[in-house]
Amino acid sequence: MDRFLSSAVNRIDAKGRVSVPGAFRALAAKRGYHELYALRALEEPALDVGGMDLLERYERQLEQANPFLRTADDMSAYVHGEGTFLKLDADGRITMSDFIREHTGITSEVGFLGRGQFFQIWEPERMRQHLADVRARLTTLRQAAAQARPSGASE
Amino acid sequence: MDRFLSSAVNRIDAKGRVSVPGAFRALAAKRGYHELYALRALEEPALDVGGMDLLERYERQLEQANPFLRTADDMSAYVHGEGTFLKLDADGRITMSDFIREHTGITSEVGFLGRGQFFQIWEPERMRQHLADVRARLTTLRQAAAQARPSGASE
DNA sequence: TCTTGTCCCATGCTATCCCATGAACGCAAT
DNA sequence: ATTGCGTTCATGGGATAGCATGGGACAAGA
Repeated sequence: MDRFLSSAVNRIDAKGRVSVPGAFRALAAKRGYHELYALRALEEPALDVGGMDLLERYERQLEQANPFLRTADDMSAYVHGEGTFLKLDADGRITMSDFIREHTGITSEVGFLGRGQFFQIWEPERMRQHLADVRARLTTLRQAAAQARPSGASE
Repeated sequence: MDRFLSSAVNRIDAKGRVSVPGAFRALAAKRGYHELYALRALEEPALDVGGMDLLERYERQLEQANPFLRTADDMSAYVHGEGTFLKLDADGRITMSDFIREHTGITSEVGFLGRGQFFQIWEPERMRQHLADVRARLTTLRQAAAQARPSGASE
C-alpha cells in the first residue's frame, strides 16, 4: 500500500482539529513526511497535501496555467503564498486554519480524497459533487469511445 | 483455473465481515495478490476488484493522458479517490466499509461475480437483476443474428 | 486577562487476530 | 452404492489493538 487511496469524511472538534485518516498518516510516515505541505489547488476549492515534492508538481501546473508567470521569482512568490504547513499533533490531527477554510469553504467536517501521490482536503459536500462530476465526464468519454468502436470490444 | 469464474453470495457477519469465495481467494493467491484493489465501477453499482496490476494499468493510462486537458485530473481523481484497498484477513474475509456500502447498496449479503481477469462485488438482488438483463440482451442479439442468417444454425 | 494552540489522557467504536463449529465435499476402503 | 474419515470452507465469537473524537491543563501571545 504505497498510494493515497479512497476517501473519508471526519468531523472537526470544538477546537478546530480533525484526524487525518489513519491510512494517510501511515503512508505519510512511511514516506518520511515529517511535515505536511498544503497548497491551494489551482482550479478547485481544495488543498493538495503531501511532502515537499508537491512543490515541483505545483510549479509544473503553474507553467501550464500561466506562461507569463515564468520567472523563478514569480513562481516562488506564488507557490509560497498559496502554501502552508500542516502540523500533525501527537494524535494525528491537524488544525483547520482560516487559510484553509477560506479556500475550501470547510466549516464542520473535512473530506479527505486520495490522489495517489498526494491527497486533497475538501468541504465534504463539494467533494461529493466533484466526484459525481468527474464520474459523469468519464462516462461520457467512455460512451463516445464506444461509439467510435461499435463492436463490444473491451481493449 | 486461471480466471475468476462463476458467482456466489455470502452473508456479512455481525462485525461486517464476508468470506471471499474460496475459488477467488485461491486464484488471488496464485497471482500473488497480497492486497486487493477495488474500484467503484463507473456505470454500475458494483466494485471491480483485482490486484495491484489493475491499479497500475489505470495509472499507465493516466500518464498518457494529455495533462493540458481535464481528463488526466479526472482520471486520477476517479482511480485514486474512488478506489480502495481490501485487506484479506487470515480467514480470507474482507470488511465491508461504508465506502463500499454507499456505492453498492450492500447491507447484509454480498454477491461475488467472476469477470475473468477480475471480479465484482454486488448487492445480491442487483447482481441477479444485472445478470438477467445481460442474458436478455444477449438473447435479443442472438435472435437478430438468426434473422439475418435464416438457416437454423446453432452452436 | 482572555484567547489560541499544544500536550496529554480518556472513551467508545471498529478492525483485526486467533480459535471454534458445523456443513459440504472428495476420496477410498468396505 | 454406502460408510467413514479428512479437508476445505463459510460463519461465529472472544480478546485486543488501532483509530476518531472529546476534554482538561498549561503555556505563549495579544
